Amino acid sequence: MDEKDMKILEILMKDGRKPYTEIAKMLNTSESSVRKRIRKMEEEGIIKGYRAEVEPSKIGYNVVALTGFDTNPEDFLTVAKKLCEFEEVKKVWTSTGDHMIMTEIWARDGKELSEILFNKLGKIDGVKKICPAIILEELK
Amino acid sequence: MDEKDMKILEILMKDGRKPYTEIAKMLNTSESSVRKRIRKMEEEGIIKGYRAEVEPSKIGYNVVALTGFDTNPEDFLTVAKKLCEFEEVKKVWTSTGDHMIMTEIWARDGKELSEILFNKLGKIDGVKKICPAIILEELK
DNA sequence: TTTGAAAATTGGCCTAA
DNA sequence: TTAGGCCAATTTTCAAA
Repeated sequence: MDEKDMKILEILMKDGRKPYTEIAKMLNTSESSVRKRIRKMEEEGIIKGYRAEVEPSKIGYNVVALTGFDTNPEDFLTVAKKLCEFEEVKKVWTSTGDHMIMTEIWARDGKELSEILFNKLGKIDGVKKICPAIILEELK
Repeated sequence: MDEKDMKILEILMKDGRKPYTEIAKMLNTSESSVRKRIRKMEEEGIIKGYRAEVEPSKIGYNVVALTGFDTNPEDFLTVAKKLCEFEEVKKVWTSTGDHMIMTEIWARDGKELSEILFNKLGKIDGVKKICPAIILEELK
């Protein structure tokens, strides 16, 4: 990881499909140099992958909620793992602060979110409290 | 947006660089069909872009915090926009729930996080309270 | 770093529903 | 009108030396 690797990363975080040749031009270096650096960062796990970023509202998911979960301390990890299994749950973090588990959940509307939260996730063994925060706008 | 588009999206959300030819094979269709569908979804804003996903700890960012901000109602949007300007602030959402503004912040260590939160972001006009939750593990 | 072959992307034009 | 098939030119990727 040097200066050049860092610049490559910045470029790829903005545009994960930018061709090696273009990146090489931007950094005044060769395509093969860029490619080998990227390959190495992929192998080392610095680059975990490439993802298309999708606008949920355009595919019918009009409600996205950052949702905290509280559990008994002993159930914490099993709950977190269980949450990962649900397709609607796009992200799961364990964290300090108000809630030990934080998630990002996609739903088609408020009704569906309510069903997901209270009929599905709320019934997971060990869940004590659910704290949803509906995202109004993604500014960055 | 039909069934086929949805499947293409699912593939690209997992691997944003998968070649059209491979996607076509997976869906038993032609490369040109896949390509034209993707182009259309890009133009319509369904696909907002492609990003390399980076492991922050591998490039020296050992502390990532989901951080809520409370403001006066009248300062809320200006604060949110101001937060977007900081390089350390990777994500900014406005939301309901405990905090009107939620962010994801990357720092090299606890000391740096503390500096960012209290010396930089905390001094933005209108910020009343900062609620950081350090991410322990990203499970999904 | 350079080179050349293979693969992927792109654009245009065509047909069919 | 729109989705998809087809072909040809260009660009990108990749693995040698």
